[in-house]
Order: sequence, then C-alpha cells, then structure tokens
Amino acid sequence: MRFHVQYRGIQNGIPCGEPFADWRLPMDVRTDIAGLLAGPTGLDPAAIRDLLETPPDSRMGDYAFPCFPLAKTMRKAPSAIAAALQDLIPAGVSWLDRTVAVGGYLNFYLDRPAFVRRQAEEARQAGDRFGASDEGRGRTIVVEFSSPNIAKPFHVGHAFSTALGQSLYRIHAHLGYHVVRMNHLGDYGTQFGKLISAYRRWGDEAALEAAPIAELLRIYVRFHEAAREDPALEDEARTLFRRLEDGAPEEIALWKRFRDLSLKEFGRVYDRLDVAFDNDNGESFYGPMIPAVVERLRERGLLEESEGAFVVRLDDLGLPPCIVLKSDGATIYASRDLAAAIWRKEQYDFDRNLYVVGNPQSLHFQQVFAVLEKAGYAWASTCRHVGFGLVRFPDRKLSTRSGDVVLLDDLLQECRAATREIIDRNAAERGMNWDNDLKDDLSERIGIGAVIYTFLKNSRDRDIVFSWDDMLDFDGETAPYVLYTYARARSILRKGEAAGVLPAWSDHPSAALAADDEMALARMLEGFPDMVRRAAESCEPYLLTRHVTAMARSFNKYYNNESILGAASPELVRARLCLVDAVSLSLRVGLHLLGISAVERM
RNA sequence: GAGUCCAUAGCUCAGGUGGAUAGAGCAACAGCCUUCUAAGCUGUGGGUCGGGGGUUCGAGUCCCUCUGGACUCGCCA
Repeated sequence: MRFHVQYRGIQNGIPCGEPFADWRLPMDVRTDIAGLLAGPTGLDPAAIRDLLETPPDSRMGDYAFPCFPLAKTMRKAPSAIAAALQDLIPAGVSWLDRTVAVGGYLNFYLDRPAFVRRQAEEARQAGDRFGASDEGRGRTIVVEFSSPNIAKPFHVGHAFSTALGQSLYRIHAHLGYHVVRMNHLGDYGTQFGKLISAYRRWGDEAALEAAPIAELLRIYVRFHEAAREDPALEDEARTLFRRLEDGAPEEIALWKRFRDLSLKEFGRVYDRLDVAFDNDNGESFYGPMIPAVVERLRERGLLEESEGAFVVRLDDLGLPPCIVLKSDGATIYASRDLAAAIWRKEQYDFDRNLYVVGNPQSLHFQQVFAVLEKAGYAWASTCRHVGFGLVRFPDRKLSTRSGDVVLLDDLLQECRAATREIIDRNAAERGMNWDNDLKDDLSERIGIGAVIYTFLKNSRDRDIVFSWDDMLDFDGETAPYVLYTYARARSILRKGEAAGVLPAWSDHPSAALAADDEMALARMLEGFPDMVRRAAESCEPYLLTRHVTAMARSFNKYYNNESILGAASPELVRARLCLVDAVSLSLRVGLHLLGISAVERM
C-alpha cells in the first residue's frame, strides 16, 4: 500500500540519476561560443560551454562569459581578462554580431536574424521529436507510479503520483529510453481479510456491480465501525487473510473479484488521463518470491533475529534495522519490495529503477536499497525513490477514512464543468458555432490538463495545498493559459494557410527576425532540449512546465506587440509564420511530455 | 531523544555546479478589444531572502548556530 500514511518533504534536491557518461556536446550556439574561447583561454570547450551565462538584461548581450574564475590562474583582474579576450575573438564570424567586455564579463551579441532562423528551423525540422535524443538508446528504465490501493477510491494523492510518473515516462521515452511502466497495486494485506468478512456480512451485489469501489469502501468503513464494538472481527479478518494467502479457493475468488472490479474502475480514470501501464503486478504478485529473498539474506549472514523478528542491521549506514520477517514469520512491506526489485531486475534488466511514491516512505526505500546493496546486488545504486509532497487542504490533511478527501473523479468533473462554462461564454461572445461534441472534447481535455498542470507546476517535493478556488482559476500559470496560447498560434497558422500564406524563410532584408520578442522566443526554443534533459535527470517535470509556460508568455507578448499576418512585407509574414510554427510545435511537444493533450482551438 | 526536510512579496512558488539590479503567477489598483482568439497584454505598489555569525573578489545559494514548522524512527502498508 503506497498511501498508508503521508507527510511532507524530505528528498528535496536528491538527483534521480546522474547523466550517463557518453553524453555528447550538442551542436548549438553555446558550443560555437565555447569554440571561439577555447584557444584564447586554454580551457576545455565543454567547460566553457558550462560557464556561459545569460545576462540579466538582453541589452547587455545574449551570452556572457564570466572571467572571474580565470583571475587566479592568469593573475589579472577579471575586467582586464575580458578586455584581452575580446581582442582575441576573430572578426567576421557569421553568427556573431559583436562582443563587449564589461566588468568581468565578455558579452556576446548574436546575429539575431541568423539565430532566430537557426533555432526555429531546428524545431521545425524536428517536429514532434523536438528535444528528443537517442541518449537513452539501449537503456531501460523502470518507473513505478500511481499504485492505488484496490477497493479504495482514487484520490488526488494517487493523481500526483500518476501525473509525475506519466510525465517521467514520456520524458524518458522522448530521450530514447525503453521505459517500463509499473503500477504497484496495493492488493495485499489484512485489509482484504476485512473486506471479505465485510462483504459476506453486508455486501450488496447490485451495488458492487454498479459502483464497485464505492460499495467496497462502504462495507470497509462499516467493518471498522463494527470492529470497534466487536474486536473479534479483527481476528476473523486476519484468519481470512491467512486463508487467502494459503490459497483457499473461495477467498481467492472474492479477492480476485474485488481486484478486477477495482482495476476496471481505475482503468476509466487512466483512459481519461491517457495513462497506461506495461505491468500491474500488485504487492500480492511478489509474495511467493519472498522465501528465496530471505534465504539469500540468510546465506549472506545478513539476517539477524531480534525480538523474535528477523531483521537486517543497517547501523553502519546510520539507518534503523530493516524488518524482513515479522515475529510470527509473516512477510512485511519491505520484504515485498525487496522481492519486487529483484524480480524487476531479472525481468527487465533495468539501468535505472524509479519509485514515484510519496515522501513519507523515504526511509522505507533507503532501507530497501541498503539491504539490496548488502545482499550483493550492485544494481541497488540504480534504484531511486522519486518522492513527492502531500496533497492537503489549507488547514488539514485529506482523510480517506472520514471521507474528507478529494476524489480525482470529482476534481476532473469540476474542472471540466468550469471549462465548459468558459467555452460556452466565449463561443457566444465570439459568435462561434461550435457543436456540442467539440465543446465536450475541449472541456474534457482542458479540464484534465488543468489538473495535471497543478501537479507538475512546482518541484515535486512541495506539498500541494488544495484549494478549489485556485484549482478552478484558469488565469496565469495554468494549463489553460498554455493551451490558449497554443490555440492562438495554431489559429494564425490556419488563417495563413487558408489565405495561401505558408511559413517560409527569405533572405530578403525585410524578412529578418531581429526584434526583442523574436529573440526571446528563439532563446526559449534554444533552451527547450536542455530542459527536457534536465527534467529527466532530476525527475522534475516542473522544469519543463515552467519552460513551456515561459515560452507561452513570450509568445503572448509577441502576439500583442506585433501582427504576424499583418506584418509589413509578405516575406516578413512568412518568416514570422515560421517562428509561430516552431513555437506552437514546441508548446505541443512540451505539453505532451507533461501528459497534457493540446487543443487546436479554445 | 535521534534523524530528514522546510523557511524568499499579502498568498502560491521559481531562483541547476556561489556571479551583474532577487523573479513569475494569484490577489490589489490603473489602463488596452472596429486590427491574427481579452482563458490575453501593459503599467503601479509590494522584499533587511526566518535571526545571528563565518568562508571570499562576490552568498538567497556554501559552513556553523539559534528560532519556528512538517515528518520519520523493528514487527501497518
């Protein structure tokens, strides 16, 4: 059960994985600048590329090389180094406009039209593969996410894991990794003994068919109420679970039925989110593999009896012992995760194994990984816990037991309804004749996008304070903002196309894209691929969310400042359409990597 | 008690390996729709980056310390 208890932040800043070593220096302007500076400074081009900064104001240049680090070795003031370096930059570099030495910086002003064209064309040629690479080719990443509990409602906490995992799946796939998506269902434990007991007493067959999880939750809650009066029920539940574990056919059949019904209901949510899994082995799947794990730990002399239980000591790592077998001989959460990790390695031979599970379980995973390491599994170091914060109300936690929760279904419903309202109003104001199917489709996708966006907006370590007001506010940094921007850009391209005006570059002087707005957009395009890579390395989709949002903001400024279709010359119109094309496809790709589906109009 | 994490604008958050004047969104206020979609754009106000030390050319960023908060710590999952 991945959502037993919840608490806030640990894990901040822990990288999910170092970049693999064979990373190539990309061909881009930073590399070009590094090439110019390599000779004069005697530094490695890759190091220079890394040092390059963007000045705080575009009037100060497009790139800055800080000379401060050279001051010690060169025994000169940074400002003097900058001036000296400037003299060594050859004249007549086509992509460079000029350089200026100011303070300790050597600032580079790019040839704007060339740069804008280069960045836009790079995106347009890549299309849906913009920002993609083959750095992950031949490598497998297992990502466990979502992991709801059978017979319990799918709430916003699971939505967080689901949104994160889905995005991490897409981002890694974009970088060429083979990604295996695991849904580690909570389908095991005494709770199922309780459910079986409760169902035999109070179960309503019709209700179970109609709304399985609601019915299972109902009888589960009722069981707890009854157990307060009659503690013997708890014993009965334990006995039933033991029968289940021992393979009693009747209990197995009921358990399987609960599982199937729950899975079917989860499936509807996953379909709406466009989420799928390669494997939904739950905790129960790994139970039978535990004896072999225990045996291995015993062979290696790691298993130690303590207070009747069998544990692996982790004192040398400053961690509490990891309990592998309870004093009654039964297995425990950690033993199942040990077995699961080993099975995944054998099955998929992963290069990296990610667990998108809430922060509360940080210690649990530290222990599990440590035990794997001690047991001689060198690949333990490739396992990472990708933690995330708690979803809570401003003043209190969500509580499934008391029904004080936000179910994902309800959240999606509200967002969809709020979206629909805006669409109806806009359509009326603009005199659009959109049919109901289109409006339904749009409100569904925009509403879902809004939900996903809120989960991927900030670093995952942060708690999410749930507020309906914020949730249904579609202004500013939200999915509707980005989607709206995309729809506007697409609208321009459609109108151009309808008028026979297609994107095209021209060498005509009037077609040069050199405005601040255009430069800003080109810089956003330039930064996109690197941001995809950073998001993957840190397992932080919000980096991409922010980048995409910033790009949308830049575009909206541009849109308001300049007329694209009404530009001064036909050549300029076409050149601007190229930029619009590049930006819109980047937005679409970025949104896709976040798990959000773009809309062509709204 | 031990350990982990957090503290930046009224609110929610950004500020990769220390670098130029600490940035967005929301909220507030003032503007912009006969012109490519106003779910948009522009402007204004709002900060001793929790307090105090230290490291150095330079600290929101690194170290120490204090305060305040969240969470975890062998037989639940």
